[in-house]
Amino acid sequence: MLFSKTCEYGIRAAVYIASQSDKTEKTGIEEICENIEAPRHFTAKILQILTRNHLLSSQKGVNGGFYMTAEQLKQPMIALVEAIEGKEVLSKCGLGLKACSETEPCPLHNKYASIRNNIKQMLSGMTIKDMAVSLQTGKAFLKID
Amino acid sequence: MLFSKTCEYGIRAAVYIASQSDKTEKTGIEEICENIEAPRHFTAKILQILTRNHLLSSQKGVNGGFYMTAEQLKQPMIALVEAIEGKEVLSKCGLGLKACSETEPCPLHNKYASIRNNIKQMLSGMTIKDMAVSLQTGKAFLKID
DNA sequence: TTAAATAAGGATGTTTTTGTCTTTTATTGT
DNA sequence: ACAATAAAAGACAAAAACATCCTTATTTAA
Repeated sequence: MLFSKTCEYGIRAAVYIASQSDKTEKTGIEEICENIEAPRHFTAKILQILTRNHLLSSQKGVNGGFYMTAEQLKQPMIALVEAIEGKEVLSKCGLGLKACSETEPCPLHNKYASIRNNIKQMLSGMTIKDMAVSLQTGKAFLKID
Repeated sequence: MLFSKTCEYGIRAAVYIASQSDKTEKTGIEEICENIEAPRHFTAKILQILTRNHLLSSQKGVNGGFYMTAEQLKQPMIALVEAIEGKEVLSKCGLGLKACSETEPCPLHNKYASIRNNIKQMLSGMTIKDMAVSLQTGKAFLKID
C-alpha cells in the first residue's frame, strides 16, 4: 500500500546492511537477500540505485560488498524512500489530480495532507540506524527463522 | 502512493455520481468520465465492481446509468477502498513481511500501525456523501474547468 | 414490437513493475 | 601478473496494472 515492492526490498536491505555495520567485513548481496528474503538480482539493482545516491557504499572484488558509513547510518528513512520512489511521491494528490492544490483542493485534500504529514514525520524521524538498532536488540525482525 | 489508479478513479467516479444524486436522471458513464477525467472503458469496469459490491446502483437501457441510494450515500470511503483494493490492504505489513506481527514486528511496525490507523480513521470517518457535499458547495473539486 | 440506449462482460492490447540471466568492470589475495 | 570474487550494467522475461474494443444483455421510449 504505502511502499512499492522495490521500496520494501530497498528499505529491508539497507536496514540489514546497517545492522551489520559494526563488523569489519562488508556484506555481500547473497547474504543480504537470504536475510531479508528478497529476490537476488532485483535487490542488487535496487542497491545500485541506493549506492548511486550515496545512501549505501559498496566495493567490488574479493572481500567486497555493501556497507554504510557513520554518515549514511544517520540518514533518515525518507532519504531511502525518495531515492527509490522519487521526491514527488510524498506531495502528490491523494486522488491523483494534477490540478489539486490548496486553492482548488480535491475532496480528500485536507485530511490526506495531514496523513501525508504523519508519514513524512515518521520517515524523517527515524534514521536507518534506529531501525538497525531495533533489529540488533531483538526488538524487531526482518525474517523469522 | 496510497491508492492505485483503479482506486483513484473509483473514488472519483463514486463521488461524482453521489454529487449528482439529487437529480432524478441517472448518470451515464460518458458524463462521469468527462467530469472526472478518467478513461471511459477502464472506469466502466471499476464501476462494475462497485455495483456488484452494492456500493453503487445501476440501470441498463434508455435513460439508464449509475445512481446511489440514500443508504449507499451513507457508506464510508473505506467501503470503496476495500471493495477495490481488497479488505487486507489496510492491515498488511508496511515492509511487506508475511510474518510481521505484534510479537515479531518489523522495525517499522509500531509507527506504521499508527499511520495506518490514521488512514483507517480518515476513510471510516468520511462518507461518500460528505465528499459529494464538498463538491456541491464548491469547497472542493474533481476537475478544474 | 422494434430500435435505440446503456450497463455488463469478455477478449485483447499496452505499459509498468517485478524478477532473472549473462556479461563486464573493479578489486584483491596469492 | 593472475585467478577469484563481487558489484555494476545490460538484455531479457513474467506478472500485474492499466486501458481499449467488441459483443451481449437489459430496458425503455416510440
